[in-house]
Amino acid sequence: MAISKKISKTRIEQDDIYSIPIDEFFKSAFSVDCVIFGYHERELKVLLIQRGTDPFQDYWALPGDLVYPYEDLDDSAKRVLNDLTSLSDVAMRQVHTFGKVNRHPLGRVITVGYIALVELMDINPLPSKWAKQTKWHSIKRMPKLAFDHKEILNESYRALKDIIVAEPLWSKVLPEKFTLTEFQAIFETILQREFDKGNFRKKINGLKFLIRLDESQQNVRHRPSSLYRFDAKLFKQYRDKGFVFEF
Amino acid sequence: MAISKKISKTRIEQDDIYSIPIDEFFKSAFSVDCVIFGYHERELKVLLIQRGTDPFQDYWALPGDLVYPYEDLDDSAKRVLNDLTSLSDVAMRQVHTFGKVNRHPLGRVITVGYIALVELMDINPLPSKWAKQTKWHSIKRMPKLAFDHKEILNESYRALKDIIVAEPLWSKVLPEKFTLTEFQAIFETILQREFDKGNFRKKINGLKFLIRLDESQQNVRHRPSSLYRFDAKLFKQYRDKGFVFEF
DNA sequence: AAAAAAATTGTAGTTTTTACAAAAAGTCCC
DNA sequence: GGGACTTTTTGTAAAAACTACAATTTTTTT
Repeated sequence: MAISKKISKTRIEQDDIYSIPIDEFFKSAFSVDCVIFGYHERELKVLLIQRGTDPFQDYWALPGDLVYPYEDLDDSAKRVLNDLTSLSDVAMRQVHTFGKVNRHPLGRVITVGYIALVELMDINPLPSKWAKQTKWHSIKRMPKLAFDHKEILNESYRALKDIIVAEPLWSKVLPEKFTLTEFQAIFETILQREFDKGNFRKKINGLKFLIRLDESQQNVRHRPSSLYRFDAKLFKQYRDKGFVFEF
Repeated sequence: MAISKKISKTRIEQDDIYSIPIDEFFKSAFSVDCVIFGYHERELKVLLIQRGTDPFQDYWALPGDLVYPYEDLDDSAKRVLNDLTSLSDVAMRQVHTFGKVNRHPLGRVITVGYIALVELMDINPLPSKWAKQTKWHSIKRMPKLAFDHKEILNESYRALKDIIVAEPLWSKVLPEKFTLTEFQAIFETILQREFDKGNFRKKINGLKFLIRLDESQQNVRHRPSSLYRFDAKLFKQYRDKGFVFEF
């Protein structure tokens, strides 16, 4: 389905908006695209699917699809992700909308990008609907992607770096009980910079929502680390007071 | 034009996406809504129009309209703003997309919000196309707005506070040559908090892209202030090095 | 010439950041 | 059982940044 030829530029440039029947506007679609960042042991990956349908059949792509007419945007992101990868319970947030005219070969489609961060090993994506395969691709070497997904990915990664600190996205990546070294590694991997151990730890000590437990690591060939847990309620209290956690 | 009844929930919940003809998806529209913040002498306002067309005829609303099928999203924001308020050369940036199912009475329309910050006195909005009036409304007491524009406005103001510091939006509000007191007032107004004069000034002195000129204020009934100018190139250099300016 | 207003500079105390060093607590291996 | 080893954890001293004021300067107004 190509963009209706009835709407010619010339006609619109006559500067008479009322000459365009309203129906002509209701010939577009929108989609959502999900950028699921997967973290595991100092590696950051992105979940891609291999498309089993046109356009861009067989290309690697972000899990994304058209939004149903009766569907809220945020709900749609969840549904689409589930349709294509069988994943549920992944908290995503909207980051940016991409609206170049020719970004979709079938017609006018703008797409809304959503991101999430998860622990790779916690979830088990399975291709479904028209997804042939799902695969975690390292953020460093990406295959050629369908549509403008490369641009969406780049923008999303930039957004992830901004958001990771203020929003507890990292809480999805950590196990129930974690060490500060693990915690630090997440930031180092995503922000692509290193922190001094001692100083990082001092900063953490000021954050009351990271609670030190009376337990320590087992089965390590070195001094075991204390375990910590994240208290979401306390974090929320902090945030409601206008507090913003940052590096 | 209501949402096509042919697409029933039941049908989709049969879980067979292929049973929905693709044409059914291409019955939506999208719009842009512009949140133009106007600053002048410690007052922050928002540019509203009075709608001269249905739906929401005569309501106050953000300048916004449907995007043409051949039109880039970012271009559309500019065009729509110009159509309704005669303004051009207003640099806007996208902030969020609103996609509740029933947010528009004529059908499925999602809208992309754009914001800008300008000096009130620098521009002269004039109602055109279907805009009956344009008016600057104080951010503090807003009239009832059309659609979900109240929500869009709230989200946009939150975004403005975040962005004002990192992006030189404020450069649009300042005259060519300005005093540090004027500069400080912008932040105090938008962020709704006050800063110590001396300390604010010290912070500024560290910013090489704010250049002190060999001129001072004229015609003031007190000690005249030195004038400064903003150097966009230097600012860009700063930013490219990863520097982020914040309070 | 003094008063008023606001700009500008200074300063001392506090807190935060930074870079680095030292100590501690386990395992491993002989 | 005692170093060697690894990583955690604590400490520390210097530098930088922040904070709350106070004092000084420069101009106009009375």
